[in-house]
Amino acid sequence: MISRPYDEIKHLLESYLKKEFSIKSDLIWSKPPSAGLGDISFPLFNIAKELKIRPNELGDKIISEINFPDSIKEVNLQGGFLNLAFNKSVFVTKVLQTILEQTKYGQNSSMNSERIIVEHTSSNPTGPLHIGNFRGSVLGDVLGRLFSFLGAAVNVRYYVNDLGRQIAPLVIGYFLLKEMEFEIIEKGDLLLGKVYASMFTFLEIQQLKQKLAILGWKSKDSVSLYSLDGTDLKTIQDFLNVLPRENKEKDNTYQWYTKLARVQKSLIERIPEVYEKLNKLTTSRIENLENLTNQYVKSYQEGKDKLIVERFREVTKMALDGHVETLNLFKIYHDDFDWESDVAWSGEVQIMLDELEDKKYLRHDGQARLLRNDTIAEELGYKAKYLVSYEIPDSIIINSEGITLYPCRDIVYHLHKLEKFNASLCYNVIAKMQQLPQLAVRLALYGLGSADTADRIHHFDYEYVSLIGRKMAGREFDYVTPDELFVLAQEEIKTIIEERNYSEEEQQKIAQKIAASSIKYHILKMDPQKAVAFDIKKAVDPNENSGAFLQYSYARALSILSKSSKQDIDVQKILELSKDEKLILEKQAEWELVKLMEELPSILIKAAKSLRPDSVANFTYSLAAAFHKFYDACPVLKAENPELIKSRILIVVSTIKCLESLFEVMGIESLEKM
RNA sequence: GGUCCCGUAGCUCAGCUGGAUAGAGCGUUUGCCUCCUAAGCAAAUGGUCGUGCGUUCGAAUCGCAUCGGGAUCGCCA
Repeated sequence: MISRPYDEIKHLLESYLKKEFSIKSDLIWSKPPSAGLGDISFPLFNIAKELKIRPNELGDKIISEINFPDSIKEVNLQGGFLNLAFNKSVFVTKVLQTILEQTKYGQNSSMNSERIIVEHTSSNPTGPLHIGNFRGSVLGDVLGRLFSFLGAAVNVRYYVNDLGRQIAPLVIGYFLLKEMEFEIIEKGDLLLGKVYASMFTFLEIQQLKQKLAILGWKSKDSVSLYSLDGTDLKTIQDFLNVLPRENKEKDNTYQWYTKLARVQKSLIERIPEVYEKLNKLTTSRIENLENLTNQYVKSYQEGKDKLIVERFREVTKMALDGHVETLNLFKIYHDDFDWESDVAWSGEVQIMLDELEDKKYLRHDGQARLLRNDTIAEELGYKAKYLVSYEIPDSIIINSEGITLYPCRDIVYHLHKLEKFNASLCYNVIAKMQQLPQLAVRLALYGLGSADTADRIHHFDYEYVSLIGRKMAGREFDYVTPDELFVLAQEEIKTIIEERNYSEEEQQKIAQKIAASSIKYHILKMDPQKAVAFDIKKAVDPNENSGAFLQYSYARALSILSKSSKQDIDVQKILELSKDEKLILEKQAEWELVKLMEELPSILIKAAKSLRPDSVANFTYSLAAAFHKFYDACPVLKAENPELIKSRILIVVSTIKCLESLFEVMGIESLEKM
């Protein structure tokens, strides 16, 4: 439990009011709008109302009857607000001593009893991470770091989605290239992204052509099944144009066709080497990509064909390695990786389905099976517990061909997820899009008699990220990756460092650390609930972006200390004597900075409680800004007198400690100079 | 149509378990390096907090309605 000057004064007033009037209303405190009104303020309206007296009357009574401690310098009453001004010297001395005596300021044990799993990223292994899923990585990382800083045992997991249908064409395509000894000159996951976009397009073109054939379109034998060549484009267009208007298929098919034509064109332009090579290989070597895809999926789901298993694992591992490499650039780490295929091969999916079936929680539609979400929620008290008053739609979990869909594995996975870490809580950091499937998983657990487990699993959702003016599309190889942002940011930063006198090596190191923090901060600072239109230029611009601003405040603070010895100022000695020292303050900038530092522990606790990792970033910004103002307004080493030098040195050291704690929580690296 | 999320300055966003005069950055305009790193600081500019009604002594914050944007709603994940 942290005791704050604000709380102490509140307790004082509260106990007086309880003793004297036995009030029931809560005493609330707030900060006055301007510094002239004091530092802490108590609106007396609700209590005055309870006591049926005027607020100012109550205020007068409080002022005349309470003996305020020496931490309070001034008390006044204004328009129903009781305003108190702290004795700055007492306040500052206490705050700085608290900061200095702790190893890590703000660290505490408020979450000591929790064991928490944070699952994040869990991106499809069909290409590199893009800024959309990377947003989840950043949020998950900081959430985990925050819990951990507050004493929780944290376990960060990555769920590897290696079983989806979408992987099969990728595996097929990758091995076509591999057999041709295609030279890989880029990061593995990036190449896979290209292969995936290409193969998926081929597959879709094949499906489109089959659909058109059913409608009556006649293709030429000579052309590839997997591409739309000039003749195709013409005959398909003509064909669709003469289809009767009322034919409802026409619209959809036409849209599909134009989309594929556009995607094909764009891929030929942007990734010609991979696209054309694969097109040739696929055309010549694969008779029916769709059939082969289905075979691959089925075979891998069964897990018995050794060659297929090896191939899927190799490709998935390659993508995963790329993801890990990207995450490591930003100091984001996972403790464990859970493979969807392992869940599938455990045999538990069938057991789970049988149980749901027995309990009549599955709805049949042909071979397809749907989870009766609403029925479960109604019967097992979920709706009552979480105050759900609307009808929850059913979720399809087995398709009409009898193939189990991803939610099946997810249900089994979550059935045992907590056990993996003996966890008391689990946060799945997953895009908001998934909120229905995530709800379905929890409802399935209710249906399976594991309501207690379900109640401990939370969906930490975040909104998607788009690019300004367009959407990202993995299937079209159209996205922005953290990798490329990292490179762009480094370049921008280097143009600034070049003016300074650093070695090549130092420059590189500095640019990397700033690039990582800038991008991370840029993504972190935004409310997870807000959809983001990502602006590459802003994310990468060191002047616009504040990641550098934060690190700069730290570097400046450190620089003061490193210069102190030249002025015959012994920082170590000042620190040793700080316990008995009464500090003095002169400027508003000092006061604002110390007040912010005082808030740090409660900010962290609030951020964890309200699940707002972004608030840590925004608070750090305020603190850094306050330090920059202090830096400008208050010379430290050249302060007017030794007492002031001492006080300011302690402020600087305290700021450093604050920033170190905050950087640790955000996973941002500090720099001694920049 | 059902459900969820968002709407605050020209732009990007803080502030939301109700508190007094709504804050930053970018942009535009102007100052500050003989002084601890100018990736900084100071100042000016800029807002009927989408709209309406309600609750309240008090609403950007809570409730209802409404408009606008986005996501999602059985066979991809």
